[in-house]
Amino acid sequence: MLSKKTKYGLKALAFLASQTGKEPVQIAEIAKQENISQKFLESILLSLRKTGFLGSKKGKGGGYYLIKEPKEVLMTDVMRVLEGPIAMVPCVSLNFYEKCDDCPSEEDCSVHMLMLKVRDSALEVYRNNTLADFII
Amino acid sequence: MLSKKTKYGLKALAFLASQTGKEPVQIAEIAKQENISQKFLESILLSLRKTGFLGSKKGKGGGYYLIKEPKEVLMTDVMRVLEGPIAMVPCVSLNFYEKCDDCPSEEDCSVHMLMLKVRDSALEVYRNNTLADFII
DNA sequence: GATTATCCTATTAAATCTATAGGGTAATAT
DNA sequence: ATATTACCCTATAGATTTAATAGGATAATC
Repeated sequence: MLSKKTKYGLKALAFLASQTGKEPVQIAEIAKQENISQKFLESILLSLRKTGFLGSKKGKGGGYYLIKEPKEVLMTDVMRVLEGPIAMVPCVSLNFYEKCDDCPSEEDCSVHMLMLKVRDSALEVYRNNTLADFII
Repeated sequence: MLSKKTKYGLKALAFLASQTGKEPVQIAEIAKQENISQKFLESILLSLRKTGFLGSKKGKGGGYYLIKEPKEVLMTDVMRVLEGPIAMVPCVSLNFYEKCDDCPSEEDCSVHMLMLKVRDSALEVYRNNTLADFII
């Protein structure tokens, strides 16, 4: 299940991408437009700034803005920052790999086999879509 | 992230599918072979029996066994019983649909658009694989 | 009738998620 | 300068879900 953090983060990014100008948008406005708790959104936008997706400006007329062009923002990168691993089990994760405690052999694991296929299919979607594809 | 319940359930099903004969296999043996807490596995196998995947036999020589041929067991059905919705958000779920509280319009929602694609790609994997494809 | 193994309910411990609280910091406008 | 605006940051709490455990009831077999 997608976390609220990811859902709100995606909506905020799409909202910023839909802005014609490059003027910063205030947290309060994004929160209102997308029906998101302002304080919660605040922490999400902060993490998106720290990971290089957003820039910010303080004081009056401040707010958040996209750093890159929407078509340069791959959904793989966005999802990994917001949701974490794309894989459903750590043993098939490219960026968050971990060995299973309970499995003697990954090659002989049915869960591993299935989740590898699921991961690849999800990756294909995320790699072939950018933020530009989700501008309303 | 895949729940332990799903992981263990998949392993148990694959283990039963790998048995040559049709004799019931005891919970204790599956738990030992797959490194699963026996009591936890007990509840998982019970739910797989109630949903028509497994049969059971009590008393000495009892245990669990597959009801259908492995190649007749679609992974879509297995996943829905063990993990629940295949979709990452309820608003794109075929079998567990729910409207979002915070979204005025599904057609104009970036999260909806993206998650629809992800769901379709996952469905394609699950629909094109059966338990027979994961027998070690 | 003793043994075996599934069946069933309830409870708990741990982890994660979601949100809130409360103030600190920096930029802007007047 | 000073007041205002809006982001910055940490801590914490409530709710939910997950994972596992406990303890016994029931049914089949030998």
